[in-house]
Amino acid sequence: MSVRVYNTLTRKKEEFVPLTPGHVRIYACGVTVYDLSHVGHARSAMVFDVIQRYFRFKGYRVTFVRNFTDVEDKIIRRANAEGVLAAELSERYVQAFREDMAAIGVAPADVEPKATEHIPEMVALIERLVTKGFAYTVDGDVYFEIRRFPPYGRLSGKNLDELLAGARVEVDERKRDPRDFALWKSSKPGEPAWPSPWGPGRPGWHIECSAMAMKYLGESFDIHGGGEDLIFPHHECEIAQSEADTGRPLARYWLHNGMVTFRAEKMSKSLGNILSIREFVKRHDPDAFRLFVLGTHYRHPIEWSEERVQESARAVERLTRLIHDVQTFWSGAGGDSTLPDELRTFRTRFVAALDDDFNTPQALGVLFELSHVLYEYAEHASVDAGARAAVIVGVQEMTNLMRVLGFLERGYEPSGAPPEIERLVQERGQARARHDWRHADQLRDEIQGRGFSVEDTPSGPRVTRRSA
RNA sequence: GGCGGCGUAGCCAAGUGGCCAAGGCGGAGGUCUGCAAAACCUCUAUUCAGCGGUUCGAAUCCGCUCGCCGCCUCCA
Repeated sequence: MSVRVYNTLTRKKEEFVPLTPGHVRIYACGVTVYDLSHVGHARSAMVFDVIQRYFRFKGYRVTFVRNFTDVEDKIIRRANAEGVLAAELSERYVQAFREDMAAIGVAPADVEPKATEHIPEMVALIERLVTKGFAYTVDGDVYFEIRRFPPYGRLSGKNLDELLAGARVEVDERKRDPRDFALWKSSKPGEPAWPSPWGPGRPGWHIECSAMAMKYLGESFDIHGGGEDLIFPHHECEIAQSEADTGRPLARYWLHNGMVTFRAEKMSKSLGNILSIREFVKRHDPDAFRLFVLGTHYRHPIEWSEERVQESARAVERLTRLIHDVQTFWSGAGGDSTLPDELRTFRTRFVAALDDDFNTPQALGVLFELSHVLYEYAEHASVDAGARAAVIVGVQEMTNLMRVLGFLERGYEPSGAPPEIERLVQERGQARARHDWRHADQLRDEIQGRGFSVEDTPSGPRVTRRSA
């Protein structure tokens, strides 16, 4: 079965066919590293993380590129304000981003290029655009002339005349057309600068992605992704630059994730309604965030809410508790039995959901249904070897499917209770056996005081680390 | 103003022409339990913002109305 993806370019779901059979090449726009990333950035990264994982699961070879924008006005401004080099500031936030991604279980990309390390490629691309007549120079700046590229506006559905009428485009008399955008900007004193045929300067806002995508994925590749707020102008400009140069489609499929809103507005630095990933991770389980993100289709907006994340945490526990129980009570039992027919359909439905434009909410629904069936087996597992075998193999299956979505990335510690806790649990068990309830309850309090909880089940005590 | 999208149970959220409208959270019963807690099971929308139309048949297609969001400016 093939994957169907919604393509922003055509506004339709299309069958996904890679340019090179068996190999998927993906470029996703990363972050501008001038500050800590927030949960909106995290959503975007997680969405493309899951897409990338899913293609691998389907047996494709995947080359996944996610860039860092490390030269930009805000970086420069902030670095100057702090009295550090722009490169120092951006490197700090590159590291922070990587730590944040690791904390929420988002895998690193295969290539994570930085703009500043690809200046020569950008200069070369701009030179070609000038030579081919798509760009012109003014006082050390280079602009892309959009009138020379008729498809401009196709991705975003913009009408060029209306764009002009919008009149919010910055007016610069030197430009031939107000809608032309900068490929190269001459540097002012105190700004980072690189040599170029047009004098010292720095790249414009969009050229880095064109140059880096071309370098690592070729002139034409499969999927280009990013937040939907990048459709215009960023991706529109990328298409113009790249396709004007190569004459070939930059990417065949354009995928865009919906925004995270907060207080009914897009979460963004400029509005001040943000929550950093760092802040989030202090309070919540990464898999709770993953469920929060994947519980809504990637193209739809999500309203941020603490309460919603806590709900997600409770929901994800439903899934992981089963894994925990199997590892605690029946590890080693059962062996390598095959999956009962009743359980085979779940993988089929799970895959069908994800094949349909990565419908993670539906795929999660399948996992929850699977968990119900497994819990029913688990009811009899302590007395019924067949049920026990089914639970064990079924939980293995569920674990595999959850991993496709990136859950359980940081490992699950079923027997993670330290020895002293285990000792208390055992002691409590003995107390309960002699009906010494007072002592048993004391021990339970003691265990809880140390950050663990103990619950009594027919199969034995279930010990779990209590989340904050 | 232009472009794109959304409005489904108390809350969140799939479903986009035809079996009982997934799933999660919450709630109500029940089972288990020394107790408590947790867990598990069952139930929880004759109805899909409103109105009109197309159709044998619509939450799903078309039109209008109302409400909301994103983009049009740096932005995941």
